[in-house]
Amino acid sequence: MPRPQFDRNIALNKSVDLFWQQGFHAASMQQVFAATGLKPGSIYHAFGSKEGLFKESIEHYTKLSMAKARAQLEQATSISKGICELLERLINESQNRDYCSCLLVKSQLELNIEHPELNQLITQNLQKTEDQYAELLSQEFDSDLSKIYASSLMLHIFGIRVYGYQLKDTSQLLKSLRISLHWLPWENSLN
Amino acid sequence: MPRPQFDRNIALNKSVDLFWQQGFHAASMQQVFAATGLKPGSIYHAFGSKEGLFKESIEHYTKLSMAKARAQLEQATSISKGICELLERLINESQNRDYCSCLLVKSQLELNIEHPELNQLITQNLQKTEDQYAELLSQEFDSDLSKIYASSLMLHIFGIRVYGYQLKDTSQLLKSLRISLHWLPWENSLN
DNA sequence: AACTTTGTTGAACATTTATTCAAACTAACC
DNA sequence: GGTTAGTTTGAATAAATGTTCAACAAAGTT
Repeated sequence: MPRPQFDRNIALNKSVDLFWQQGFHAASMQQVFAATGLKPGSIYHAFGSKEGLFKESIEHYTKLSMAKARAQLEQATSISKGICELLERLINESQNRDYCSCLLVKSQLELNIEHPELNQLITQNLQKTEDQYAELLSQEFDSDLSKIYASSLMLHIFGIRVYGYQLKDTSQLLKSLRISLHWLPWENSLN
Repeated sequence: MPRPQFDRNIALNKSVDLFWQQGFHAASMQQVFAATGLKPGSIYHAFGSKEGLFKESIEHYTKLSMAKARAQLEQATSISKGICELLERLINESQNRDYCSCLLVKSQLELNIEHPELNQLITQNLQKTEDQYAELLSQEFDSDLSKIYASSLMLHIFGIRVYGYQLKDTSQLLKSLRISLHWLPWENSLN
């Protein structure tokens, strides 16, 4: 083997950040070259096309995102308690000035039927995410209920991922979540 | 006044459809010219720029969308009953082969902080939508509760707008909604 | 009927886009 | 140490992008 190849993970991290912030169409390959410090030939040799790079970025993002969720749920005192913490984290994250939702959600909405492969890939990865929630929830609930709860959880996370842009005061949304996700063991609070 | 101006509403309808299907970045001005049958000069004379056309499209879409929601809620036997019907309609619409979510939701996620004006406009229009729900709900609930319910409703609608791409079987999602939006007067069903 | 006003036309423009490829380079292998 | 195979280079390419503008045409005004 000749000259060692560039570090794929570092390049993917930079690409994920770029696609995440800008979206697939608005992110240009020039920006990819600038962000990764790599030249066109290297990127195209390694990923084939913009779409190829995007596919790997999606996979990379999903892997990190699912690992983060799993870690948070497993370190909590219970899975459902962990979900409360996770939802609170998502709401807090949405208050950041550079908040940009979730790469999968953004991409699902951006890429229409003219990109069937990408759409399928995104759908698959969102499904994997939901399946992981169902699996973790099944430690506490029976299998059928876990699936319904996982599905409801996804719906609420999607909602938060969009509503995040709208929010000024998080307390009202938290109140809403306590009402609609009433099967979760929310902490009692006095306000 | 010289030669009569083209019909602005027709042009906006076509533009809305295009931006809705493709998104702001993927929709090209060439596609606008093709869809409207107008020449570059006419469009630029009337709307100034792609961003100008997009802004008016957003306003146009919001107007139609809010009117549709209001009509559905007012023709129902009660506002909350109308909301059930509206949610069911949204879920059904998401099963269409050419489903493309909601223009406001898509745009909110696509246009990042590099388009601050557009972002603000979208946020405003989503807020108007939420305010209308709160106003209509206040016919049935007190003012504070109406606001919380409206906010929760928005969250669920956003969720449906994203989850719509994921859905195969709508019955599970409907079940979820019945659980989380338990304050709505859902029809009893045997399945 | 001449003039002004104003929307329309469509070719042309400068940028930017994703992508290519022959040449240069480097590390491993014989 | 020469050969080879795979990686990087970066200028170049063709196509597409949003936008402009001088010429044109039709209605209102005098």
